[in-house]
Amino acid sequence: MIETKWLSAAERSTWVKFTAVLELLPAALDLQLSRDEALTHFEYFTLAMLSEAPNRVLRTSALAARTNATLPRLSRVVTHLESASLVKRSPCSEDRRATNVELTEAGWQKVVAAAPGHVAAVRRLVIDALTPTQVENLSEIFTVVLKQLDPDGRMLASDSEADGRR
Amino acid sequence: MIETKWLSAAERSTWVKFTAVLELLPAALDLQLSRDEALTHFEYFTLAMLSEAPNRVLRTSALAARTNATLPRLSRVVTHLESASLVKRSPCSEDRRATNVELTEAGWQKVVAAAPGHVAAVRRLVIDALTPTQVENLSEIFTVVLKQLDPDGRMLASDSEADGRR
DNA sequence: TATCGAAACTTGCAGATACAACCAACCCCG
DNA sequence: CGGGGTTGGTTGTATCTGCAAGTTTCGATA
Repeated sequence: MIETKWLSAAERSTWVKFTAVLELLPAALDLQLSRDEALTHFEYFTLAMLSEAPNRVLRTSALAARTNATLPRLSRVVTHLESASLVKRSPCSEDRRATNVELTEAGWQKVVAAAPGHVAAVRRLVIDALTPTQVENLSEIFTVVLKQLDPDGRMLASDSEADGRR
Repeated sequence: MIETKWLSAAERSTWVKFTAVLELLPAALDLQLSRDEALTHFEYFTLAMLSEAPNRVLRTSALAARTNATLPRLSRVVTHLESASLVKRSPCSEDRRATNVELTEAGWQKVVAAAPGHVAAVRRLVIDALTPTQVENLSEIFTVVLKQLDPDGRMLASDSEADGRR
């Protein structure tokens, strides 16, 4: 049995706030998007990832990696988005096991329409309350934290990789 | 229609990391606790809030405020914890509408047993990767953010208030 | 003190998610 | 070229959570 190294007062104070943010921020983001756009934050994020992909198409598993969703979760969300005509599934020509998920024109319009309100919420809840220095500090802090949480950087791969296309 | 003020490159970069942390950290905390202690992070947090309360008792609604849970959610979690004999419900003598939730001895032992592993996870995933200056910066940043998310400071009321007893 | 609106839960119902089981297609190696 | 293990994706089942409705009690007011 290893001796526990408890948190210092400063560390505890920071952690209490961290857990509060973890609990409240996702709910606040979901609230704005579901109220104004009838989308969950996860659905919006999924559409946004697609909108940034080459040709606005990704394979299901590539999309799952970018959104950090399990495959079952993403599959059901795509089913739901598809029934709203925001995305379209099609078989992948290179690998017949795979499915491509493509943003429809309506899906693109939805992202375009939803983005301003979402950005406004992000500003109101987080960014605008911080100084530029704090924004920079926060970026460095999360970079370090993400090294622990996501060593492979799956969630930040939107720009660097070239797989998962067509 | 108001002109949208988009995020700068630095702001966007910070926000992308923030959303990644929001998605990954709760899952990581849940994973450790459910693997090692058969508790969700929310259940652990609920027990922890009770363990810090005077006499280890809180009214259901006071406990809900401290954990940021809706009443229905907390009610069901308490039912579950009660069936595991970790907490005990009893009618409140002052207000017969209200229910007191009390940590049992077994519940206290559970918190004591689970805390080291949880703290270790918090250290491994977050705290130990940061410098003391970063911990301090993060505290200030979250203080500001929480002013937007939780203006009444409900989630940080563990020490300041005197209501919700017995 | 009778009544009416609010508060403190609890429960019914519907949607979301995880895990596991499943099927189909792929790839490698004998 | 024929398994055998692996990968890509979907679906069954159980749990969790939110919203809304229902019940009891409270408190203020007429």
